[in-house]
Amino acid sequence: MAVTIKDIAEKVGVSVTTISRVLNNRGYISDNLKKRVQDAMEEMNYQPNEIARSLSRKKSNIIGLIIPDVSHPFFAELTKNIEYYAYSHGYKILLCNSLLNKRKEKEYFDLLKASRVDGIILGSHTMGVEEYRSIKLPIVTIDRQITDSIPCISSDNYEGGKLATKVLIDKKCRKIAYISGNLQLNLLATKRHDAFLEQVKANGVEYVVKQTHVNGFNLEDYRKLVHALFKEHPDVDGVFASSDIIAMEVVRECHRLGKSIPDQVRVVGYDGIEQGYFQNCEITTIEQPIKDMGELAVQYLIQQIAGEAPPMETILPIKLLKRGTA
Amino acid sequence: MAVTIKDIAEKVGVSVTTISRVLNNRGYISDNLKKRVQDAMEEMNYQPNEIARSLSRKKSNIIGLIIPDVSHPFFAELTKNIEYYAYSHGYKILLCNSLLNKRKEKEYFDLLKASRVDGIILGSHTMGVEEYRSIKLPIVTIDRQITDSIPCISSDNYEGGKLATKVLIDKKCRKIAYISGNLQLNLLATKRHDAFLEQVKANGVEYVVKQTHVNGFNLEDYRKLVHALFKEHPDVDGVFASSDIIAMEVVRECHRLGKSIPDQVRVVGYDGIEQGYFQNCEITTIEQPIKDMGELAVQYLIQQIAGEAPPMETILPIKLLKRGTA
DNA sequence: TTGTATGCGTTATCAT
DNA sequence: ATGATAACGCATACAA
Repeated sequence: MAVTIKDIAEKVGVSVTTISRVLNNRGYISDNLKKRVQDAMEEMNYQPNEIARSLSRKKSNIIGLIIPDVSHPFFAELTKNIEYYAYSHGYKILLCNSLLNKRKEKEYFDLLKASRVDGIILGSHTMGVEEYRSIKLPIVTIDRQITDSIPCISSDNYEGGKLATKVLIDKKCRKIAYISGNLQLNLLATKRHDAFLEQVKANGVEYVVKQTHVNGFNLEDYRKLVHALFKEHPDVDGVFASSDIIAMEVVRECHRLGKSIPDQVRVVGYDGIEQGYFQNCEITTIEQPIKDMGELAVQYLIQQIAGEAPPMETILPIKLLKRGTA
Repeated sequence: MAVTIKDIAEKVGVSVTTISRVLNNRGYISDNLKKRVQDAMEEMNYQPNEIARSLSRKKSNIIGLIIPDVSHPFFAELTKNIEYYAYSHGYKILLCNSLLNKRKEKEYFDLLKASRVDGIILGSHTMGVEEYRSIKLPIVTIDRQITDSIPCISSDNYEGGKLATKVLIDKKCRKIAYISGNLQLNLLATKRHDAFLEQVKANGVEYVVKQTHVNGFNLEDYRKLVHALFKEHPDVDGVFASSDIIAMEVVRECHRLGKSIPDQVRVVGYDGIEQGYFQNCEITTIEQPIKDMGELAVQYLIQQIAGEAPPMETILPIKLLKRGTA
């Protein structure tokens, strides 16, 4: 049985209240007593029971993080940063991979509510708007605007889409493909799509759009999609992929087909996942400020927890990373 | 204020004990009453307070996961699988990135103990053996053997090192380099090193060993290390990298130096991170069974939590993935 | 400056 | 088959 506040109290010969006080550094306690208590804690190797504290304070200091999949480099990087900032503010992270499964996402919400997390950061969003409204918890979403009452942090998807497309157009691509996951799943990513359309149309460039209808991202699906793209449109000489993962798949398929990059096909990705461990990808891409996104997500969530009202919409600047594929 | 068991009790007109019973499906309750209670819960949108349950039961159903860095693809993939299996067994995951910082790792241990997690899965290990002994919690380590009383799950590092080296030797490499992170940090990875040495010596092949002394992995360090390797040993024609991340860096440097792969330099990596999102790396590598490692880690931990004794040492088979770089 | 008593939401031990 | 009541470990309003 672990040592409790009561054991310390008995050892020092005072009441539990006093122990609680030095634990929380509240109220008045003589320096002498304080030291004796601390020594006793040290000696008995006392660990405050956070569960009991949470119950009593009605605050868990836990943030629930729901994302599609940590093993996706964008979310891995995001998760790392979120955990870092959360920790530095005294919060712990409960990790949930929804795998873009609606039922699972719902279960996680219930789980997080039951666990009395203080708030939720949401990088995955497959449920209906109404279901989110019913959640009374502080929420911050990443790159996925749900309602106008839930703060959303995103990078400038429109500008990113525009920049990416422009690069391809400037390099004289004749037929440009936009290839992405299920647009339904990420309303904000459609802005990349919108920007793409505007650019190609404004410049009179031939184009084609490819997207999976599958409910989730899956490398195999991407592969098939990319394969189909070049089979149906062998004359495509420019590709804007909505994630670096997809872009890598495009590069791969081109190698397979013997198409040289960037000579015969130019490729621009999205995310800038090389921020962490992938600086070797060498893919020209639009870099999202993942670190800032994570930091702001935590900050805004904590503000809400404190009863403050963070901005409802935050659009962070993106950056074009010119590299080898375009 | 959230609705509690007490509210339900009043609504249905029974005692809290009864509510608790239907909640836990324990003891006898008439089907009729059971249904009435469940309906009331539904109607009032009741969410059991897991914190209170944890306090009462002295069990949190939370597993602490300490790894160096989720954004490293090996750990990202591992984390995904661990979370998946933990969830399917009714456990939640508290994520901790130690960043291979000893002080931080210690803080996380205290945090997890204070949070009353039911057990810890450890993929990071920088503290001294004694410090781990003092931890009374169930622990399982991944790829890092600490003491003979803490179950450790790893892939067959020796065999992996042997296989990787053999590939290079079979392909007639004349001078082979082994390049890795700080060997001190991962006693098990030294087995790859041992196997490497045995092979090159047994076959009379010239070799060189390069490793960072930095306490943690950092892409920049790897880059410098790789750069130094080829500067000091331009005649190296085979490289065994202790992780795919490093291998990718080697590939990159070779491109930069105009050395063709695999003609002038052959490269073998380690990890098999392409299991998730990186099947495009095309690096010949030793694949670790990450999924199995995650599943077993959870399984062994839960066994310990249940008072059972899982195997102390589990070595999973690795696989050579023959691809383009060797 | 320190102590007493009560509550946090649930489970568990007795009763009945 | 159901209920009263005491834990669980800590925080806090109110006393002293």
